[in-house]
Amino acid sequence: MSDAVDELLAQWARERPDLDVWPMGVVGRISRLARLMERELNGFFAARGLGPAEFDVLATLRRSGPPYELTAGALLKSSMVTSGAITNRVDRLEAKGLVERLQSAEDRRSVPVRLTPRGLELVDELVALHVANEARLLEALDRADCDQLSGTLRRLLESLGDTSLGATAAGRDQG
Amino acid sequence: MSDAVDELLAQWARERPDLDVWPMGVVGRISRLARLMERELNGFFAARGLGPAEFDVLATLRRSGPPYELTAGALLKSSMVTSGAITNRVDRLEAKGLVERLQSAEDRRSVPVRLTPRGLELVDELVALHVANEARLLEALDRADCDQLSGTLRRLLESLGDTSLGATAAGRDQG
DNA sequence: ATTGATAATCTCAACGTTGAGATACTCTAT
DNA sequence: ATAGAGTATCTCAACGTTGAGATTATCAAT
Repeated sequence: MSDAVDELLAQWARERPDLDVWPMGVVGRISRLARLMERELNGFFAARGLGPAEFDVLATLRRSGPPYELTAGALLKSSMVTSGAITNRVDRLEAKGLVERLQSAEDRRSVPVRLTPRGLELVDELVALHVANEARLLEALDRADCDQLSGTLRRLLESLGDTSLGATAAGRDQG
Repeated sequence: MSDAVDELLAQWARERPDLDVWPMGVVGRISRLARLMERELNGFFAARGLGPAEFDVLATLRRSGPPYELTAGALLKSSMVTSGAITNRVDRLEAKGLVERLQSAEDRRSVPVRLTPRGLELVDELVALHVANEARLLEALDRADCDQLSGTLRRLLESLGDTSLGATAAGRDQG
């Protein structure tokens, strides 16, 4: 079988036989998969009145454990987006009543963001469905394939410096 | 070793031991890698006065073969973006003198877009550098790892319906 | 020949992100 | 105490994409 990337590689082989464009086979597939999967996740969350970016904030707060509270800066570091985007996301979630901004006692510059009871309830409900939805996207692979795939991707991520949620930055849509 | 996704999985395991969130290990890594790689490619192309999206149009025209000409609709189908985005990209490339819009003889609705001599020269020069840059991003893996990785990702893409550049839609940044 | 359906492209307002800069606060060294 | 450096967040204009709709052109059936 072949996918769209195979077609692309074949075109390059015909047009530029002097080049070996094999790296496109890896980078291109990662890029295309990310786009296709993001589209799926978009639909999943849109049906529930959220964007993936908003869910990512809720999930980050949830998995940080009680009291489900992180500063805007901490959310920023685990998010792979810029500060303006975090402000916007928290604004939207606050308008929906899913998080609230608090005042920090120790450092009045920092803004703790905390899940509201409704936010906690929603994320706890959605995360199970979200994981099931992701599992559906991976149905073509068995568990051993997934484990090996994860291992290879982990090595790539490490080599690119993606070693810690806090130290570098976490991406969206990981849950 | 562990990456940021391992950290995320550990947090979920602690907070929601009732859930097995392993799919996040795959989906999250694909998503993070795509973001990191796109950031790298952004820098690469920005240093040359282009965006990855513009290069993608040039590359699509180039690998289609002489006369390096495709309609806007064909570019759309191999691009994974919407029609408005294609109009914008072609506008920008046209302003830079890298492509030109022609008039179709047979069907005056369709707008053939063709590489100019300068566009052809630029893309032929950039594609070699681009592939070398992608190879650099993959240095952590040997060729056998990459081949196996490509195979697994291909199966995933096929299962999600990504079987042809024309029939579905190609993504950006594949070359 | 004309009508209606389909097709290809462009338009444009809304959306989310970026990234530089502004603002407010804290810390260190004097 | 105070200046200056550093930190945390927010602001805001610019950017690119989306997606619905408008425009123009073609095709099929009468």
